[in-house]
Amino acid sequence: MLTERQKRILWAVIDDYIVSAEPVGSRTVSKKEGVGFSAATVRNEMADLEEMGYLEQPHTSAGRIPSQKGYRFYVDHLLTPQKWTPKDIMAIHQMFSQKIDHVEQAIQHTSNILSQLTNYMTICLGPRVFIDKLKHLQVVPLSDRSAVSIAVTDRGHVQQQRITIPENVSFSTIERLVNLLNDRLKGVPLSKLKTFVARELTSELKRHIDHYENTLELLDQILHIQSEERIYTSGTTKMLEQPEFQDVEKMKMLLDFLEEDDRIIQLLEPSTNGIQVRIGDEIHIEEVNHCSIITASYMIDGEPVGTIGVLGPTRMNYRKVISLIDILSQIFSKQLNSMYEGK
Amino acid sequence: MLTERQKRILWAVIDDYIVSAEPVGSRTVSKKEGVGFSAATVRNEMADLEEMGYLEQPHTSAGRIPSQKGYRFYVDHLLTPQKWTPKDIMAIHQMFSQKIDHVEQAIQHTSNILSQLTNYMTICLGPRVFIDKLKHLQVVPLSDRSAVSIAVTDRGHVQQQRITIPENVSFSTIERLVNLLNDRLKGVPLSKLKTFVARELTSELKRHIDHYENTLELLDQILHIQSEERIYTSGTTKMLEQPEFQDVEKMKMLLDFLEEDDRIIQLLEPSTNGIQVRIGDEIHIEEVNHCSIITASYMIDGEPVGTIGVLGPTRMNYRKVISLIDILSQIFSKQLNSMYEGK
DNA sequence: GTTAGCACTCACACAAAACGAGTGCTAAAA
DNA sequence: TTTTAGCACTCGTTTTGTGTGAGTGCTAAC
Repeated sequence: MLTERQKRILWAVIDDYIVSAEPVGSRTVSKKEGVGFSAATVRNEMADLEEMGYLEQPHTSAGRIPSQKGYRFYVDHLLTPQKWTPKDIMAIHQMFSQKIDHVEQAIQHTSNILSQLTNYMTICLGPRVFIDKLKHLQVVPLSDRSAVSIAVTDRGHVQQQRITIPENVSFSTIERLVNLLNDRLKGVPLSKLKTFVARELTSELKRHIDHYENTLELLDQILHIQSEERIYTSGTTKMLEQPEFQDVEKMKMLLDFLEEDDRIIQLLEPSTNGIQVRIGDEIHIEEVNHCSIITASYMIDGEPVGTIGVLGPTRMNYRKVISLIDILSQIFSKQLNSMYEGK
Repeated sequence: MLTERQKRILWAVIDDYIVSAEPVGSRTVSKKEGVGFSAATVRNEMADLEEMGYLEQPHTSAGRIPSQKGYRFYVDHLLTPQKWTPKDIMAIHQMFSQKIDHVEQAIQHTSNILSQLTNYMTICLGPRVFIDKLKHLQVVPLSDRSAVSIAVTDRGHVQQQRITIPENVSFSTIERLVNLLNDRLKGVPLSKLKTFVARELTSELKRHIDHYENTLELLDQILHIQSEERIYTSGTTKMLEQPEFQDVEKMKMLLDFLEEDDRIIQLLEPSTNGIQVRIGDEIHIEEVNHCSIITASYMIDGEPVGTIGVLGPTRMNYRKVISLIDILSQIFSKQLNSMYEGK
């Protein structure tokens, strides 16, 4: 366990390193507010902290920088929540006052604000449509053989796909099929449509639809709804302002990673309820080894449906980002709920 | 006018600089295939070419690099079209064989292929939905006061927006309104919906809809369809591989620019029919002053509806890119048309 | 236990020197 | 008259050497 003095010194090192990005020496620490010991004492303690793995030394004659373990301890035990004045809160709310009539717009806008306020890059995940429930199904024919199938959910999301009509299926059959589906599938979550039909509706469909076997392929197409979670990013270039990304190689790695949508989803998905802080290795993705990511879920009807996250160097301003992401995710949730107003 | 020898030397300089990115000296040129003159002769000619503005010299004791004027002359007069073997063509077609059932997917896929083959960044503009004609209109109520309005076009694009229902408008009125609109607006281009209604339908609507004035706001919302041209990019990191973007400042500028969607649209929009090559300043956008962009339109029913483009340093391989973008835009157009098969 | 003092380490900044690719000019060769 | 070989010169780049200073660990005194 760390002594009170060690904690204070660790705190001082991190607090300084976060803004300077330079190894912190004993003299600097000793002069810091809240540290009343001489440089020599600090040196001794820092040597101990290094031995315990909380600090690192780039080379013998340099100051110390926090290790990943150091950051973790800092976040878990040394962080005091950021205090906001009512004026700050007002200012933030002000930024959300813009009129918005698209959910997509709202997410992008929130992402922009977050990136602007933190000066780090933000990545957001659009709402999971798959847990929404079916409200309305429609097939619009375009030609003899092609049509568009549209599914509207209870939260107003619209999922569409282009389908081809099997040769021996008539328009009237399609209409009857869609009507039946609309009647029976209302309220079923998109994710369960297929299994629901297979389990509960097969016999009924067989009874009501002529040549049921011919429509099977069509049915499959109609119910084949992709999840398609959209990714929203902001402030990619903020990364380039960080000294740790002056190296072109590192930046390339990061950008390459950011082009792979599925891996970004993987990065943001695991976010449980509340705010999550993952530091360096803890992210388990090599490309962002030297980054930290702070994520929060946003809610609709009290249910987490999407994620907003801030990506920055491990040397990021945890205090500021954590409190900002907390406030913003709440404001955004409220905004969303008012858009969905009682379904 | 340039002599034959000068042309050959200019060609040699550019041809070399395109791969080396280093100033080209007289000795290098003289040893090049197709150039039979001594280094001294080449030196004299290069001095002339510089005076005429086709070449530049970074500093006295360095070789020459092409100027923008030089590139322009190269593209306009010295470029021989790339010859593809049937095998190459086959290989390219092979890349398109993947099954695709979303237009968006198809564009992204084409963009990826283009970026992969050229090793430059690609930017594509999704199809302009605004010229599509209305096929079907639908309003799905979500709650007492909110609904989703959906417009399906003849090419199968689905545009949606969330709308709020004015207090004194009933569901049945909405239904009647939508039915009427569906009946009268079929075949009208999205871009002209509003003016068409204002001009041709006002009196009829007044006649058929009770409390017509109350529905005005609703009508406006239903017909308020955003154009929303989507942008697809690939291989942003290919830029980082170019020596001219090793400078972090330059890369930051470019990335900042790429986050501004409207400016990208402006960058790609003007593409007239056929292939367009814009070099450096000719783009008229400061952030891409040191880049060239090659664009082509893709077609649906013989009508240009979107753009695919390659962005690279001015020192890009024009020959390769021009011919690739030519082939790919054609293949992609065909693929799209088969997806839209006869509407 | 804490602190002042001191010798030692090592990255970094800077200047001087060596290098070399490429030029322009001149004079000889074709 | 045109082309080419030769040569002195230029100037950015690389290499080498040296000084500087921030920071350390250790020791001895407080």
